[in-house]
Amino acid sequence: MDQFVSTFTNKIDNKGRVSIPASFRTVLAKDGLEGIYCYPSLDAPALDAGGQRLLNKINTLVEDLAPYSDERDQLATALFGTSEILTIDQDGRTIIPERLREHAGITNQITFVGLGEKFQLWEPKRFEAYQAEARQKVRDLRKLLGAGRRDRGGPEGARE
Amino acid sequence: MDQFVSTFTNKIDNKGRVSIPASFRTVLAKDGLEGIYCYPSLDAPALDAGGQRLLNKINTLVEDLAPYSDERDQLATALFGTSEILTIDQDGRTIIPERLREHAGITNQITFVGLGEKFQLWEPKRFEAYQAEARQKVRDLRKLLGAGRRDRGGPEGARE
DNA sequence: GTTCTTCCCATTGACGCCCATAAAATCCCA
DNA sequence: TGGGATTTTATGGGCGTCAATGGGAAGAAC
Repeated sequence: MDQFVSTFTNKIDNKGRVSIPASFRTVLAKDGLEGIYCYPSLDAPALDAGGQRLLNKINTLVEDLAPYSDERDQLATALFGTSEILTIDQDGRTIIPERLREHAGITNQITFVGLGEKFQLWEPKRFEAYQAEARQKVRDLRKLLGAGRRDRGGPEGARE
Repeated sequence: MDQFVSTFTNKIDNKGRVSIPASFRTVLAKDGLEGIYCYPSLDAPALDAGGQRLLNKINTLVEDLAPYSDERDQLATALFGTSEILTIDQDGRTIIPERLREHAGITNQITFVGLGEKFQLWEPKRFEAYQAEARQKVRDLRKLLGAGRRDRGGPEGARE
């Protein structure tokens, strides 16, 4: 598997360490980055994280904008300026810097959420609320997509 | 055969393991995913499950949205965040995590329902009720459409 | 010296791997 | 075609390995 899937909630110990879920570590290892690329999510009180592939995508995104444009500088600042490369120790744990923890309101537990090509880090309670909201949105979305095609019998990608 | 067909009810043993029906395993094996992609059904107290083909559909759905938009993150959260890649042991059994069992109200038995390209996991009693209801709906529908079309055969498969 | 970080070890519980058994399906052969 | 033999399936249990977590020791920074 080369995608981040599922959610895990792990503890932060009194040294500030937290275990990266084993399956996420596997994906990261294949990805070829010695660590975790991590920055505050733009639209949510959470952290976005991933490996080399995510880093490349961000690069592409920035490079596609006109050089020396305000947009480009702003995007680069927003993404790279706030990013960290988190190291993973030999037991599969990492330490989240205070600045990042603060953005996500993380204190002593972290929920790791797989989003396919990347994953997010959430304060567990906040994530619960966000997930309920997200599920509702997908339900609504599916109704729009699915209206009038139910008779096909084929569940269109989305869930039944 | 490359489709999930028929229904089976198997026991969950005291280690939490349940046998995947052999015919489903065959389909999954051909599909090329080392495990079962599984998530809570959006509209039913059940679990949706499938292999690589199902996973690809979900991927396509997410990738069609603009990168780094909050819509995309929300969709990915609802889809990947609630999913699990269930491993299949060498005896053809798997373990359903508590979070998924809870959504479907599953305790010690599981009904596997083939839906063609995917299948569902139900608590047996709930499935029975759901199936009866679905049949009734089909009967009503047939009346509206006009008698004499029995050839369609009853969609026993529980598609919504 | 103290503080902070990095590395290493211990514990516990969960999970994967192996084997055993019994029931069911399938095959085979007279 | 019928009935026994073989293979597949479903299920139960033992055991070793790995993941998550806590704590300590060695080393670097202040």
